[in-house]
Amino acid sequence: MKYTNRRIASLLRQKGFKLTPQRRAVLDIICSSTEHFTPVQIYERARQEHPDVGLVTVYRTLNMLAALGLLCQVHMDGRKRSYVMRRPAEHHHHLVCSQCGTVVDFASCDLGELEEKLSRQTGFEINGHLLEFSGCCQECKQK
Amino acid sequence: MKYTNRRIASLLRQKGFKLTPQRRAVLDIICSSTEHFTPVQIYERARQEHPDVGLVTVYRTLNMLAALGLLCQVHMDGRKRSYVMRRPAEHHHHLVCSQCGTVVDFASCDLGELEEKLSRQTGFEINGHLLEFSGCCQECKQK
DNA sequence: CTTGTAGTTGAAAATGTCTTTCATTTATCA
DNA sequence: TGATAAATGAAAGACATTTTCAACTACAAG
Repeated sequence: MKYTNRRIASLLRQKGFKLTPQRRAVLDIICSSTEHFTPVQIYERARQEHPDVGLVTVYRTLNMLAALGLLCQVHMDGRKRSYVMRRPAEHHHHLVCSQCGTVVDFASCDLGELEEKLSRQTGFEINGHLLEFSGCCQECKQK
Repeated sequence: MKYTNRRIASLLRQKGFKLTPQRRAVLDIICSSTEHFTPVQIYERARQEHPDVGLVTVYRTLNMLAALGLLCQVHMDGRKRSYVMRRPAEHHHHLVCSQCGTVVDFASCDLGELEEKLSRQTGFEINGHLLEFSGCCQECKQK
């Protein structure tokens, strides 16, 4: 399943959200690429077209989209406070370079069995998992 | 392998660190339980015995212990900035309740194969992974 | 096309977590 | 006991993110 700008727009309206130029700008950026962006990066890009969007609005829009399940986040290096958002695709995970921040996606993860086992052992109702590998990418290794 | 208060103390001395009452207080708290604590929680407990420890010192001590590999961190809910520390054991992962913050450890993870595959495909040198399940614990389910 | 209004906005201030700075104090060892 | 390198607390700083609030606007109903 692939979300397009237009599609998201109509979903928002359906949910009672207004489609403002600022939100449009954020959506355009996120939908125009498969890259990952930090809120600040999105903010900077959005300003090029629309010089008076505020960073606050970018945060608000991203939060809204995330709450609707349209975005997901990466935790750089597992420790940094900054986080990154991207337009979603299927369930997938991340491989993050701790030198340069490059993020590579991968889809295969086979945690269903482990999840079930844990659920049985602990009584938890498990509704999500976070799996990230970190390391050093090829380019950074060469330096 | 189990770390005791005393054992850590002598390790610190060995490494050239001083064993101050403040550090002792932090160590006592961490070693006296298998629970996870946030820096602020440790700070608050430490103050009960030793009213003039500063939060700064708690942070410094925790960072030092983490740098020595004696502690590890949890990322609550995968999003919160606050993090939790505990006394370490073997390699393990966490199962976090997003309602109440309870953390359960589990050891089994079978990611070696996946790690190798990713490494081959991407050229990354992988040196760590972060795996966390989140959900709702038994107690919270009942409410 | 107006108009009412609930939802949205930007700026500034606030929050929360963690780190740095610096003058003062202290654990440790010769 | 005294020298000294390391450690401390307070206050200020750094950042990412959120809240507050008065002004503004998308859009549906008329």
